[in-house]
Amino acid sequence: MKPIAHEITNDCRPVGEILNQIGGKWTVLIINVLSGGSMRFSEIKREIGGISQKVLTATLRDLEMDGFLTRTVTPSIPPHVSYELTDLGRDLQKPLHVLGAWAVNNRPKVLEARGRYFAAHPEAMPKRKPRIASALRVAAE
Amino acid sequence: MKPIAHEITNDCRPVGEILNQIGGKWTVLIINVLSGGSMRFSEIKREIGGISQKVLTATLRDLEMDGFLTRTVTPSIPPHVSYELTDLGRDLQKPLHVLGAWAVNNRPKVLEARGRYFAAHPEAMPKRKPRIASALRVAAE
DNA sequence: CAGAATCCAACTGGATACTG
DNA sequence: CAGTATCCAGTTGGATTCTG
Repeated sequence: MKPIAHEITNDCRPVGEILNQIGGKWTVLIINVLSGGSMRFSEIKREIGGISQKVLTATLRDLEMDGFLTRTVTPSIPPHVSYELTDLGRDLQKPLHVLGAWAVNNRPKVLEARGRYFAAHPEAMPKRKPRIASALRVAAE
Repeated sequence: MKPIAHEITNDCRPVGEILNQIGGKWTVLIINVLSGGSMRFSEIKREIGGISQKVLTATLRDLEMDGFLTRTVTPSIPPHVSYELTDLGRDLQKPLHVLGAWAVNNRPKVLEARGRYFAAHPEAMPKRKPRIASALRVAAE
């Protein structure tokens, strides 16, 4: 009988690594818009919408480093750079879809749980951002 | 024929939400140490090791809010507080294990990809922290 | 077009001290 | 024991400006 809990704990390190990589704000979204095939930088940016150029560049480079996608430069004027998922990147979509399916199916339960929590702890309410509140208080004085 | 890519993109929002919740540095680890059953605050802290008390408290409260675990207080001196996974929390382990298995199986490929990347881009090397380097440069002048 | 560089606000997590 | 309250360093991500 092996200490299962301990084993799982050890197995968690690579999970943590992966989560750090795909845990970025836009990573999963990028991988999914690329599931349709090769895309140019500006296409990705437009498709996602709301992401800054700097962050998109950084995220794409991280994904390239880890071998999840390839970056292909066609030296022309203007330059043409396209990104495409690798086999590894496409394979990553499988566990991601499992997680996604779970999220879609269980989101109601999570939202319900939050409702119960706030009903039981009214003081914890919707993430108070006292920055504005205090500014208002100052203005009110 | 429905636009699959677009559908997936939409389905990504809940995935993003879930990732924001479990994307914390210790969340997955906490869920896994709790898989063995109910545990006290200090037990979890000791089992994980390296987590600060503040962050553990915050992470546990988040997980409680989302209904992944319960917090049970036994008013005594000293106080006794135990945490236990809910059905929802235990169910979350399934997709997490899928992701974990993928991570374990594919980590070699990711590490290999990084090796290739650094071989091709020597200047990108292991996250340079130029703060010290520039300080040294100044000191050297 | 596809970035690189810079500046900056916001958030995360750690260290420490104090409390019921 | 199980927190709460501060303070603080490091990181993330956005806005803007400049370039091959």
